[in-house]
Amino acid sequence: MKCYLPISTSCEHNKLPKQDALPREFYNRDTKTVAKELLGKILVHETSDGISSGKIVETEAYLGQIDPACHAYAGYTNRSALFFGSPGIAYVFINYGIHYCLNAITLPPGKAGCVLIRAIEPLEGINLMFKRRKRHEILGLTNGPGKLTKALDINKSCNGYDLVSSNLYIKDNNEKFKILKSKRIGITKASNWYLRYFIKNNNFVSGSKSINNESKEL
DNA sequence: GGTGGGATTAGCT
DNA sequence: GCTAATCCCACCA
Repeated sequence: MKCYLPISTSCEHNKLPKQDALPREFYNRDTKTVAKELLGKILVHETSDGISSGKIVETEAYLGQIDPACHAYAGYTNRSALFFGSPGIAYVFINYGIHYCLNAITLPPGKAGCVLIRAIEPLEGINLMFKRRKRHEILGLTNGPGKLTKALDINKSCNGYDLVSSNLYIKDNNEKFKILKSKRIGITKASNWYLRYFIKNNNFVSGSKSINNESKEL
């Protein structure tokens, strides 16, 4: 199997698949499809402190080289290298110097795309999350990209992790719900594209005050 | 080799 | 509603 990843993370994806983790084929599809289908799935991080997890309730699609807001827009750079590697890899970047954002790489090697996980609903390890976030209210604990990474202890060292075979993974969860879409949040480029997806009437979606007004049914 | 700014958040007023 | 916190990349010289 050809290895498309940088040396530091190379062949991470050749490990045995994690039990319950969504298969690599799940991510090897159109970015918008993956963004929609990640809703309702369970994001899990197993650390030495214990397991913490949550249901994904909000995502955004970033469409690679055709998307001015995507970090791979300019093509292949050190930063964007992961985008051009295997699907199912975690892309973690630091934002505003303070917050980490977690993305899942989509599309086959050579094609760039990713899905930003913007919010989860806490499930397992809630006390761990309280400790990491230094907060003790479940509402507001994980309803934003920087909040959920802190709650699950996802940081720069997780960049390049394989969501199929590492301790950071996403598993299936059969559940029915309605999906809404809206413009993406907080970006200045291509800000009017409807690439944000979230579960209707879920309390753990971010920015629920003003943004849901502009949302549309799928 | 320097620098402008960003896929955010919490804690103010 | 406003703003500070604070890192690292991409871009320009």
